[in-house]
Amino acid sequence: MLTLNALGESQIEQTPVICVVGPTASGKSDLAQNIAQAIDGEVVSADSMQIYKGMDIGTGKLLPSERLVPHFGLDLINPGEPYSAALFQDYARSCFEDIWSRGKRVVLCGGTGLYVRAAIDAYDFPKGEQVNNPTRDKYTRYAEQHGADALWELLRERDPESALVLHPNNVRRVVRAFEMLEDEGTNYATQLKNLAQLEQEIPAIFLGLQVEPDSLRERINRRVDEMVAQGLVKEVKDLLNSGFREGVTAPQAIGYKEIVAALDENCSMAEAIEEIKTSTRRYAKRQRTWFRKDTRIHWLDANDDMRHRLLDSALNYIKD
RNA sequence: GGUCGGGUAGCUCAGUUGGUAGAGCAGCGGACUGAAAAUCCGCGUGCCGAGGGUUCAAGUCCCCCUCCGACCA
Repeated sequence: MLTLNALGESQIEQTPVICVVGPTASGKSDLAQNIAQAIDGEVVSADSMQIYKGMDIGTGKLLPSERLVPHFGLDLINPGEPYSAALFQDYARSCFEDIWSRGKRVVLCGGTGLYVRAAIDAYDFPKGEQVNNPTRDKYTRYAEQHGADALWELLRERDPESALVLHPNNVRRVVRAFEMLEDEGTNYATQLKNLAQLEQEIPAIFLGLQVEPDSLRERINRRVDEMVAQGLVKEVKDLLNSGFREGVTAPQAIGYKEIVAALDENCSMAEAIEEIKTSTRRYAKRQRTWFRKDTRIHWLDANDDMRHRLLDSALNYIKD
């Protein structure tokens, strides 16, 4: 919708983004597009793995034929390419503008908590080098050679404030702190402090899917078995033929790293499949931990016996 | 039937010369502003297979029963 502001300039109306969040296998994708259909909306996926081309079965991506409304955020890059939450933020915001400009509603569907927040909240990612940078390589190598504690000690000399809020074992974050310090003119501790009073930048309504642990476990098991039946192993083989191993993020995806291990004969295929199930469970748990603390979320009962009224209860929260 | 292993946390196993148990994984809880399906932190009471005995004290030694595995008949 176009409206005019006080100066007579045309303005795009920012209708609230409907955010559908929750653990993996809770049925987010289906609900998101059902909502979109009901309110004349389009879906933006906030999923750090569905952005990869060719990673379809294992990421639970809706097939093109299953998509009832336009979807964004899928198949953005090749598995060998790096990506980041900052890039996603830019991408998601531009999707919002695009969808709004066409007078449609936005449904953001995400399992990746950081991506959802980056899209909606005022995360101000510092300017600097993009994903794979020399600083990251340099300090990662330092940790490999001298140990995590030594790297942390180094940070403590340069930026004691940040060192204090980071655990020495968390090499990833300690390295990140060096990046902020050397390339981005800020520091980790300051950014962390800002988190506490982070403002919401995009109007949004949050809906969370809640499934009981036992039930979720069942769903995950079923889902993984289905993925295998649908040809997950072949999908992985195809990816391996096109430089999958060279990727930084993609090869870490659940469902892929385990099959790769089996294909490399580090374990049996049956073991790999079991491992996918447990990894997925642990991932779902981390998602729960992430979303649980967000008080903006309206939780919906997504247990099997309540599925039939999921859309209705979701729409109840959306009506103005 | 006999011999030898072994039965300890949900699972795989440690438990030194007897002093009422501890790792990994799973599970649970948590952190997380540029890799986030990643990364990291915290949480370990369990009839130590059953029963009896020796001893101040037994997962640990002795007897007996039972179950599993291997081997010999």
